[in-house]
Amino acid sequence: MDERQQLFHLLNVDGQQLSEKQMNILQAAIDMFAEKGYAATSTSEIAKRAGVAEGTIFRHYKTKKDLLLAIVKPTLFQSVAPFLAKKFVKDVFENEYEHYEQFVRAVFKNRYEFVKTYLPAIRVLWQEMSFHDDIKAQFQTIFTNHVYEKFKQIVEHFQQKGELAPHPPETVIRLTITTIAGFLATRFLIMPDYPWNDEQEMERTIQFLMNGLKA
Amino acid sequence: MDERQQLFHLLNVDGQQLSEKQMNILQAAIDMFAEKGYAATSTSEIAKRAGVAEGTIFRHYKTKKDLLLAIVKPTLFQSVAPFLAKKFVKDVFENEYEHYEQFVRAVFKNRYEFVKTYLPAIRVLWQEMSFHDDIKAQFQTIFTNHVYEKFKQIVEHFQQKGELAPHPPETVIRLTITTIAGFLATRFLIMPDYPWNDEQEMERTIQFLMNGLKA
DNA sequence: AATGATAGTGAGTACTCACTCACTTTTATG
DNA sequence: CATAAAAGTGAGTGAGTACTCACTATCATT
Repeated sequence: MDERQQLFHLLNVDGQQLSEKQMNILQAAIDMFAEKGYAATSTSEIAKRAGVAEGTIFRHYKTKKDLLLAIVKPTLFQSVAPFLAKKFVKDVFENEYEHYEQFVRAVFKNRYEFVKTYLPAIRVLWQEMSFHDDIKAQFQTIFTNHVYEKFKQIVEHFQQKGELAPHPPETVIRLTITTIAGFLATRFLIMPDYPWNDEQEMERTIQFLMNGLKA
Repeated sequence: MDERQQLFHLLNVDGQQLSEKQMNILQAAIDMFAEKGYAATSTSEIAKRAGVAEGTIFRHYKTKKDLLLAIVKPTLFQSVAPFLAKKFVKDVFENEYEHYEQFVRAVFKNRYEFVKTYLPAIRVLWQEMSFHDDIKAQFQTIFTNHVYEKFKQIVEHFQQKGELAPHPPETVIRLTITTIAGFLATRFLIMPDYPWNDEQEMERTIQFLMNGLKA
């Protein structure tokens, strides 16, 4: 699966085929939104970079905002994808992961690959979320209804097994997420040019997290 | 010191007096940049909100970007202010802080108050840093020359005392900063409406951090 | 009261913006 | 091959955009 197909895979949630030019538009829009921001990028620039006429953009997307949402919505869902799987909690309870550490390792590795693969689209999502209340609201909904609910069950499960400190689950969740997200943000957004040894640094991060959370 | 005076204090690094209208302009610009972003905010809107003519803005700031920098630059310096103080490291070495935990507590509390007080300006700094390479470069310079250098000495000091795990100092620094920043970002940017018990949550965060980092 | 400097004004300017529409080209289907 | 639907085009449009400039108001100093 080449890069183009991956992009296709990320954005094409409802299964429709995208034409070559449509993919050019999306690719150009993602790259330019990520670089300069949505508001500072004009539709004429996107058209030029994509090698299409400006009108072609508006044939597929009613407004510029529509184009943004076509990028941001699928990325939003994919960014919490593991937690959207039906059998996700069940896997944990049925000893797919015997310890919280194994669970964290699986999530960490999985999200590392995701960020690495789709960085520009994730940049756009993250940056524009602050400015668009509708996107922010959708994120909040998905998080509380899917991620938080399932994460809480998992944390309580391992707390009952005596693996985790008796903090409120939301605190354990917050510390887990910010530790992982903190690494990914530093690694890919803040200091992408630093000579990282990813495996080593992720290992240290997990040790830190497990030490910090243990009962 | 009322809110207006604090703003003045934050922005007016070089000691010049600002007129009433100048402060209105800065206040309006900070609020609107924080809400809608720099690129999506027009100078005419800022003028309207500040209650001045549009020309007045350009009397004081040559360009719109100049206005942004007048907000962002002082905020950037203030955001790492503790590390800019000359005697900062000396204080640590002369047992002002006997343990790393005391040092972390002091920084944490200090930066918590800073973020709480100047949240809108910090939003602007954080959001626009991604889009403006000059701002990003200035941040990198300050960080590597001042924050990182001093932080490293402090970490090595406490590692020699056997308080901290023998990770590379940059790893300890990263984990410390992302843990603190992770709390502040969650508290003030991502979930500002959640019913936080700040003292308790900061206490848990520090316990987590110290547990995670101890030798 | 007179002077010069600084602060403030708002209509005007050249230009860019998102978006439209009448038209042409490509593609799918019998 | 014929036909219609879908995709693609690019000049055109009106509503802004950042910024200018000739002018007025305010203020400190003599």
